[in-house]
Order: sequence, then structure tokens, then C-alpha cells
Amino acid sequence: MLRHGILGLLNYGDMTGYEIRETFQNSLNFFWPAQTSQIYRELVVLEEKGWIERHAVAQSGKPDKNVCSITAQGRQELQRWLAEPAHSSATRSPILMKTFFMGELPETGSLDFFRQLRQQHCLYLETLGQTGDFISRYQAQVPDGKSTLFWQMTADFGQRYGQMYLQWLDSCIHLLETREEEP
Amino acid sequence: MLRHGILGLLNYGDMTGYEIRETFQNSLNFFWPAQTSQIYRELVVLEEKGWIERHAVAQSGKPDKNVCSITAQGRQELQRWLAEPAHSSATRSPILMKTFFMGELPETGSLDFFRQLRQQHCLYLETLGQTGDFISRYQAQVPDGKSTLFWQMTADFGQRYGQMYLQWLDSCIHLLETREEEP
DNA sequence: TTAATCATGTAACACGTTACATGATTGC
DNA sequence: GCAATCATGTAACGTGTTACATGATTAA
Repeated sequence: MLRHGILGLLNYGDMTGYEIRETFQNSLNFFWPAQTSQIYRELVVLEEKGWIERHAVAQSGKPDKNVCSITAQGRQELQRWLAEPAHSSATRSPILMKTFFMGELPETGSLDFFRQLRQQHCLYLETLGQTGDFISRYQAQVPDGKSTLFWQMTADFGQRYGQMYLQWLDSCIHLLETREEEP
Repeated sequence: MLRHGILGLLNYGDMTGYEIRETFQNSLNFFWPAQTSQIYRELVVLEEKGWIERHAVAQSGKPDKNVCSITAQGRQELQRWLAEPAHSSATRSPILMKTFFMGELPETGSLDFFRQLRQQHCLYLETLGQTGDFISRYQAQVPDGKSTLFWQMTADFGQRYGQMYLQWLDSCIHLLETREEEP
């Protein structure tokens, strides 16, 4: 998957590993976090498969850049992957795992747990907004307006998820608070 | 995480690897799918760490069972893990990854993509209901009503997520359909 | 008699995380 | 002089996935 994500980005234009990482951090991060080390490893594989080519570009002062470009084979593979039917699989949630077993913790512990998550989440919602901004800015630059519709769909998912999660946290906190009052 | 999930289940009572797998499939599956092979591997680790003990139990006809029980050390570790602060991390979504690059596919392809996901998701929503039923049935059996509140919270998350996801799919389909009509 | 369920696992591989390593440039 | 940014990666480890292997019982 990360493999194809990188391929998709290179389809928009040539990039270095460093730039790919940046793009991931700025836009894909909220649904696909990627470490630098992982990206460089994947680039090796992509090249081996003949989906990309890499060329060192000398720079004055700075170390050489290693610019990646997609090949015809790579574009073909991207098409194949996109056309392949997708199956939505359950995502692992460490938060729900802990929630499930929260009954083993003293009562105050569980309230703290959710309150802390709520605080964290509010911060996260702000960074989500930044991702949206990033996509909007990109939209102005890209001539082909077709892709941006889909970029916005992913950003929209992020918003909806964020709202849903906040509401869930609030409902949990409310449940625990009203429990506390009654004996 | 799976490690601690298993520990949490064994804290409710002794189980075999097979029963652990069943429980995962019936209740934890929607937020933490676990393969049989992975469970058996983790059980070895759990035993090495001294958090569980395993004893072979002979059965007439069937092969021996390997019953696992949590140790005092295991209970301590469970407490430690629960009390440890949680951080909600982004979950990887293959669906959003594909959505992001959908612009590279012909128009009809993207509509099919979302319509197919919608169909799949409707089936999934039904199995989610079953998970809820399973938890309710369990609730009747367990004397300590404290845990069941948290079990329901996780099931509630599943419901909210399922609804949100359906609404998102519908909004994507609507966007693409209205696009098609206009030139 | 064939498939499903009970019951155990191993092995190889794929993917993700954490830590480490190097080195120049630019702005404070 | 120090931290941040640009730019590259390697190595070890942890976790998840897929495929394989075995063998008895029971219900259709």
C-alpha cells in the first residue's frame, strides 16, 4: 500500500525521497503515517520492480539529490492497483483495546483516561484543519481539477471521523460522570 | 497490544488458544482482528515473560487442550498497561489511499469503486450488530457489571463509525453522480 | 463421504517502528 | 556556537499475514 502511495505521488511529478516524506507528512499522514526509513526502503523495491528510476543530481554545497521518476511500467501498475477491487478491513485501535478492559481499573482512572484522550484529540483536530488548508492550496496550483475532488473526499473523511470520535469521547465521559453521582 | 488483549481476556478466566481466537472473532474483531498463528505465537511470549502459565489437559478422543491462566505477575502487568497513558495514533486506511489517487482512473471507475464499497459496508453493518448481541448476551452472565459498560462503549464506537462511514460513502457517491450530469 | 468444528502449531515473508549514522548549509 | 533544515540511508527488532501441516469427531 505504501508502495502504491509513493507510486501515485511520483505520477504527479518527479520527487526525491525527502520530498515524498514531506508530502506524506503534509497530506497523507492522517490516513497513512510513513517513516523516512520505510520510504527509502520502498524506493529500493520500486526501482527493482522497474516501476521507478532514480538519478543522482549534483547540487552546489548540499549532498546529491536522488530524484525518482515513474516509468511506463510504473504507470501501468498504478492503473492496475486502482482498478483492483478494494476491501475495507477493520483497523486496529489501541484505544478501543484499552477501553474494552477499562473495567479492571479503579473508577477515577477510567474518567481520567477519556478526559486525557479528549484533550489530545482537540489538538489533533487543529492539525487536521491544516491538512485541509494544504490540500486547498495545492488545488490552486494543479491544472487538472479532477484529482482535487478526491483529495477533498479524504480530507472530508478526516473531518467526519474527527467529529464522530469527539462525540464518542463525550458520550463516554458523560456516561461515567452520571454513574459517579448515583451510588 | 495483542499481547495485552490476550492478557485481559485471561484475566476473566482460563482459556485455550482456540477459545481466545473465538473470543477475538466474536467481540474484539471489529477493532482488533487477530490470526490464530499470531495468538499462538503471543502465548509463547506471554509464558516466557511469566505473565501466564499453560497446562495440558487430556480429553477423551480429542487432542489435548493447552489451558492458559494468568499469573499474579500477569495481573500486575495488565494493571500497569491500563494505567499507562494512551496516545491515539492515526490508523492506516487502504480505502483512503485509493480514494486519494482515484483521479487517475476513468470517471466510471471511481463511481463503481464507491458503490462497491457501499455494498460491502452494508453487509459489514449487519455483522456489527451481531457483535453487539454477543456482548449483550455476555452481560447477563458476568456478575460484575462494571466491565460491560466499557464493552458497550466499544460496540457503540463501532456503530458510530459504521454510520459515519456510510454517510461519507453516500456523500462521495452523490458528489460523483451530480458531477456526471453537468458537463 | 464430505465438510465443519475442535485443537494444535511452524515457517516464511511482508510491513512498520526505533535507533543510529553522516554531513553541509542557513539563520539566530 | 547551536539548532534547524536539507538529504541520504542502514540495522535490528516487532508485529501482522499467508500458507502449510496434522488429526480426531460429528452432523449433513
